[in-house]
Amino acid sequence: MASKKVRPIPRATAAEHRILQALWRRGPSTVREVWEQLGSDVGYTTVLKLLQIMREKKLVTRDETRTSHIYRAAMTETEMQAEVVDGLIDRVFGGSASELVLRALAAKPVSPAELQAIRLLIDQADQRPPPP
Amino acid sequence: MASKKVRPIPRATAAEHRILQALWRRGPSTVREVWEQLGSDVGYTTVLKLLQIMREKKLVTRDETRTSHIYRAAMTETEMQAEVVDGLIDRVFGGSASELVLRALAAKPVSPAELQAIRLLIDQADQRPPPP
DNA sequence: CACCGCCTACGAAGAATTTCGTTGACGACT
DNA sequence: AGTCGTCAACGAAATTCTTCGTAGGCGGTG
Repeated sequence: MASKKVRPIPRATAAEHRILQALWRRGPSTVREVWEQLGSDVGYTTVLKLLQIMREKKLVTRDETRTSHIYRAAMTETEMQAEVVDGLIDRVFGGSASELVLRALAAKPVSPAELQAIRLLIDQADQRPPPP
Repeated sequence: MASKKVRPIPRATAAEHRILQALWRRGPSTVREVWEQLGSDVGYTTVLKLLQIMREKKLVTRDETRTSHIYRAAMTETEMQAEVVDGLIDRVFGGSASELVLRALAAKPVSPAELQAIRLLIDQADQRPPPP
């Protein structure tokens, strides 16, 4: 048994995730821009240091043609969400995606429009069950 | 701004979560039993220390009437799942439960039976939209 | 050209997490 | 009573995460 220990791209920690969110919202940004986006929770050099670490972890890339470097998230928010959900299903829900869905629907109120969107998605999954 | 710092029961860390899973599987157990359940990944005293810490955090309770104490998970697996999902929706999905549902359905294949169960749940949610 | 403001880099402190070695106590058995 | 095996407690090392202070570089301005 050896199938899921490899993690090519390390997971983002909590502080790192906040920075990624800022990048997703603003698009490619300088350190200062990310720092401003974050409010004044943390110091400027903290954000800088985090971004440097995140570059080593390949969570962001940067363009250094100008003096003030420009950072970009290496993956989209959707990709990150998919990764997080995947890990959660395995670690917390024993591999059952539907358990997670049930729990999510119970957790927060969902608007009728969203419910409708989910119905459509379920119908699609029903029509075309992905073969292994 | 000060609204979400309070956390009556601290979240379980990764190692702690593994121990909780062992307790959920076996039911109330001694340190040795939990340790055996976990395979030989970690040392006996590591498990003991973790359980002691988890008791301080109120993640487990214990019965010390006998020499070898018996530990119990303080919350059910379902409660813990609800808590984790709740946090995830806020932190990763911007408060949208349906986004998480969509992502979960895309992540892993879901059997037709489970899809049906989800449909029922959606219908229920539709009938009785919880008031804010 | 010297000064000012902004920028990156580096190192290190502090906190949280994870791991175990060692110690002392207790009970069963001889 | 002495010995052996098991157990809880404690302390501390190792690791990871988070934060920031300080130093040095670069470009524009007076």
